[in-house]
Amino acid sequence: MTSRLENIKQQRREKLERLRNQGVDPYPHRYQRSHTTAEARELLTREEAGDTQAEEVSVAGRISAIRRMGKSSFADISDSSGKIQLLFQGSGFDEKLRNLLKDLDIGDVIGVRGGLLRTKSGEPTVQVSDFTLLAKSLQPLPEKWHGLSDTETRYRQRYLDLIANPEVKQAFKIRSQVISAIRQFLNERGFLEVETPVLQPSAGGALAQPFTTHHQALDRDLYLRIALELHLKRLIVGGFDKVYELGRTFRNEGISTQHNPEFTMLESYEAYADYQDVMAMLEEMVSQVSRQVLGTTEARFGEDTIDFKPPWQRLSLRDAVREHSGIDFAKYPTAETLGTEMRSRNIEVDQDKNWAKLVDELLKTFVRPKLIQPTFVIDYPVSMSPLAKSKPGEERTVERFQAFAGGMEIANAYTELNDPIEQRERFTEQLKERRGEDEERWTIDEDFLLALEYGMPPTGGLGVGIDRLVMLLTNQPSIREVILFPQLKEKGE
RNA sequence: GGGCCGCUAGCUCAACUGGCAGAGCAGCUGACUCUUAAUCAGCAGGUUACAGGUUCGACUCCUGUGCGGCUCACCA
Repeated sequence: MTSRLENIKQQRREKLERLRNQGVDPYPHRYQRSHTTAEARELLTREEAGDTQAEEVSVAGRISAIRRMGKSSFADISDSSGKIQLLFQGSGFDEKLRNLLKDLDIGDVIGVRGGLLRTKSGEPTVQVSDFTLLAKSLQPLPEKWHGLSDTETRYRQRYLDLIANPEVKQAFKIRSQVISAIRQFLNERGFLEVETPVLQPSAGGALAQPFTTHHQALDRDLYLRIALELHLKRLIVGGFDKVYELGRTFRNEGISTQHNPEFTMLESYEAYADYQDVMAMLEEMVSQVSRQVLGTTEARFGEDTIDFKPPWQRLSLRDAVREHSGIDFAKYPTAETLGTEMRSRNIEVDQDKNWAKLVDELLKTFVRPKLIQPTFVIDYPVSMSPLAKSKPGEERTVERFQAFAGGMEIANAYTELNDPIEQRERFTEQLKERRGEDEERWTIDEDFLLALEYGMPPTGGLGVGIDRLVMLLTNQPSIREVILFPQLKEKGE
């Protein structure tokens, strides 16, 4: 009946009671530490070099190992900067501390004070003169050597993953640095960071399924945003010439190694720029972020090494598809002819896909997996891109690019369509395609069109999938490895 | 949603063709004053994800369910 876990938990609770009876507060309010563990190690090096006088330090962290050796004991504690060894020499403490030492467990959080020394084997160590319990742990931690490898537990109890697997912590530190480097890059270029609504009466700017929610007081359904685009362009109309937003977007679609229902997107809009300018900015931004965070523009990704150094290769969509699939889609201008051509090459083709979707399928199936080094695929058919502006003299083609690296789409950008009349036509066209589906959900954003009618300057827009960019820079094969709490099904009782 | 794979002690993993569920770590007791995957002696700990079925006998075979992973579909 009593499992090991029950035993352990009971033992820990007994220890907790024992400590309380001895007047020890197992959960005190604060602790004054003088150094992080990394700073303490660095201080020792300087002391040894004679650069500074020996001094006492106080450090705090979670106990990750205890090695009891009779009269003296070693322990390791770790904080967010790293870990350091502790040496307790039992005779040095009064009875209360000796008892406390006995009842310490792996997992407890403690604060210690003492001088720094290096052991025979060269390990930087705090020789503890005084210590305090800061939080008693009542649960056993994962095993110290193999860490925690069960994927499900790693995601559901990410805190355990972070405690047990230091490299996981590292990936999320990099994520944070990437985001901060992006902000720095854009701020330095005069972009204004803004925040726009997550809750929207209609979800526009992309064609994904939105999440639905309900506002009680207003008694109306609202949607979680699927893109940032339409609001940011309103701000361009309003006279903010360079804006960006870094934020969560939500798509009610399938979950995969490259898709999480909520994910982080960067969108930026720059007045008076076109997609060529945006291309130059993106390759500059990504390479600079990589240099800043990794110290190099080269990133290891699985079997490959990706070099983000500009300029990235530029390839027209038509050439890209022709090269990798052998099909020149320009020769098959309708869904029927293109579909027939694809079927004749043994490509499975969904009957009700329109022409744009077929082209997109060719791109995803044949081209995208081949694009390991950063590549701009440019000049998309207008029917795939309702918010992008046509190329001068080429009505069927728009000034748009998608950036690929590591076989993933990481960015999408275009010269924004700012002709309100044409924009309305494109929306209407799109709505026709959608007819038969959930009618109410797909409405035209009239206020956005109204904004365009006031006049939007020529604008270059950009969307970057931050999670995927972080995957590339941290060499992670799954988006769940760069999202702290990825979406999982609820576990039944 | 489809296909394939997985789920055994708190953690990491064994268990042959269907024949007594086992080890290391963690835990407990004891020894040990420079250990670092400490060591040594002993102890304890299991609804083999869940529900059925086949069988003298099921961790093992079959059916279903749950959760996870990969993949396909979906995702302009």
